[in-house]
Amino acid sequence: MPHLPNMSVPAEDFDDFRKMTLLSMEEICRDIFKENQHRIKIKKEAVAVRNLVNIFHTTLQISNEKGFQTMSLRDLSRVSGLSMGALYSYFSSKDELLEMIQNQGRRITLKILSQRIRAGDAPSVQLQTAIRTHLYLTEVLQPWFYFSYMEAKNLKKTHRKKAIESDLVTEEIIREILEKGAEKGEFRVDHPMLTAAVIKAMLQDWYLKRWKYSGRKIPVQAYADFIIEFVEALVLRKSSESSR
Amino acid sequence: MPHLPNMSVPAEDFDDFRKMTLLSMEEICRDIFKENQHRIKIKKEAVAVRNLVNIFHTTLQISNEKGFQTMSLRDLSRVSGLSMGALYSYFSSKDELLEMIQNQGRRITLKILSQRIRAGDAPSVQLQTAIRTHLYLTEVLQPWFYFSYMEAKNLKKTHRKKAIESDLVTEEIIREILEKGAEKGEFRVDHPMLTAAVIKAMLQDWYLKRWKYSGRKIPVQAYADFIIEFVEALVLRKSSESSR
DNA sequence: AAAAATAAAACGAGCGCTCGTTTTTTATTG
DNA sequence: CAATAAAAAACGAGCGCTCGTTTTATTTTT
Repeated sequence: MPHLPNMSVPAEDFDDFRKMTLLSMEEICRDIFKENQHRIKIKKEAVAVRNLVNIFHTTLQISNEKGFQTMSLRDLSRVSGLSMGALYSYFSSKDELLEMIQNQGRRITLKILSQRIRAGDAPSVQLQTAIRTHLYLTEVLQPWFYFSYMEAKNLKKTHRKKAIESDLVTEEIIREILEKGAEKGEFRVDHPMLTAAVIKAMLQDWYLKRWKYSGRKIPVQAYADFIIEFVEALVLRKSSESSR
Repeated sequence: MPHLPNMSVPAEDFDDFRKMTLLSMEEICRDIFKENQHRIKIKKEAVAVRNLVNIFHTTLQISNEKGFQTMSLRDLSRVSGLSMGALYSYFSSKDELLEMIQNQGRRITLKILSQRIRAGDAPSVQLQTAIRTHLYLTEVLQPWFYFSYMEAKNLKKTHRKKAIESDLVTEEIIREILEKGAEKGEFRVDHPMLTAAVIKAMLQDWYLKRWKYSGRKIPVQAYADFIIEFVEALVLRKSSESSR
């Protein structure tokens, strides 16, 4: 059991997040159903949602193990228990399945971050909130985020562009917070863009290397605390503490 | 053009690295040829090396664009200009091609890091060297490192284990440097393992998001300088500079 | 002359996808 | 309420194609 970062943050913070955001596989699939009526041939919402949960859960499971391209629809059929024909009631091609999954995450990330970052807060509070929220979000939806990251290369060009833009949204948010903090004299940030990009990398490592942190028994709160500490060491430096 | 990090480091440092390490596609393929005589049917080294360069270059190019599984051997044949029959003179299965590529990088990383990190140096110098060396190395061999990261899931279980171990080697090296610095009272490191993991994430972002940094015209030296600054802000903190 | 590569064909397995058929669910009727 | 009909959901065999792989006579390169 590694010595954990600063544990003064209440241990229930992540559970609060979970309760407040009410993110579940079912809610996500209900949204997908509503937005994709034109491509899903099933009329009954309850039936559709139930099977979409199954389909996406199974797709993420298999794909995150061996890759979306390596997974065949026969794999998906066998593991999900749905026939080949039934699968095609929910999407009309394997590519479409990919797009449906990739389209999630984007709106969720932006939505949750926007909700939780309050405009009136001090930049230092906003920065902590941004970091913590992103990590908690990716903790709840780890398979989705992992999939989106690893399978982005399978997207057609137009959709790949959207994925890239989405990737940059979080960075933008962080960059803006950093810049505002610098303007107010709270932060020392020489390169907001680069700093935001590197912070993003720290956040992504959590869901990309989930096996590693899980194996080391590091809870998401501890990781969040540590990243905040790391980042604040940089941006809250005093002038005389320049490393060079 | 973004305002760049501390440019007091001589601009030729990366070029020096390049000259000193003599890493080239050709040298790598020569090593591969020598280590794989049993599976490569070509007897003449010059011929074999030339074609291995072609095969690997093409494989990395296509795979890094759309994935190893998505790339077919007919794709590889067409783009490389080698016939299907000729390809099978160099590897006996698509899986073997994968392994040959994945086996690179590991020994190179360990070798170059070991060479460049001198035991007698102060921990702060070692830390800078480790960070800089890793980044320069992945700059020279970006397609290899990117491939290794993204395609690790295609490996069979035994090889995947090796890939994971290899992933942890760099972290180990960094962790040891941090711990030594802490013992000597040079560094303030509460969680060497976690710190090393996050530093690794910063290093990996360079080669995983090459398009982003390239698009922003950030040279590897500038990135290295920035990461060093970021990390030193944490480990070189004074006691009173605790962020909380 | 030996080595390397080509070009073409072929194999068997599996792929994404389609479509006729069957089953289940729901609505209607007596 | 039970029986029937209609709608919805699901099934699964098979299509056309591609895949990784192998083989061989011939050509090209060293």
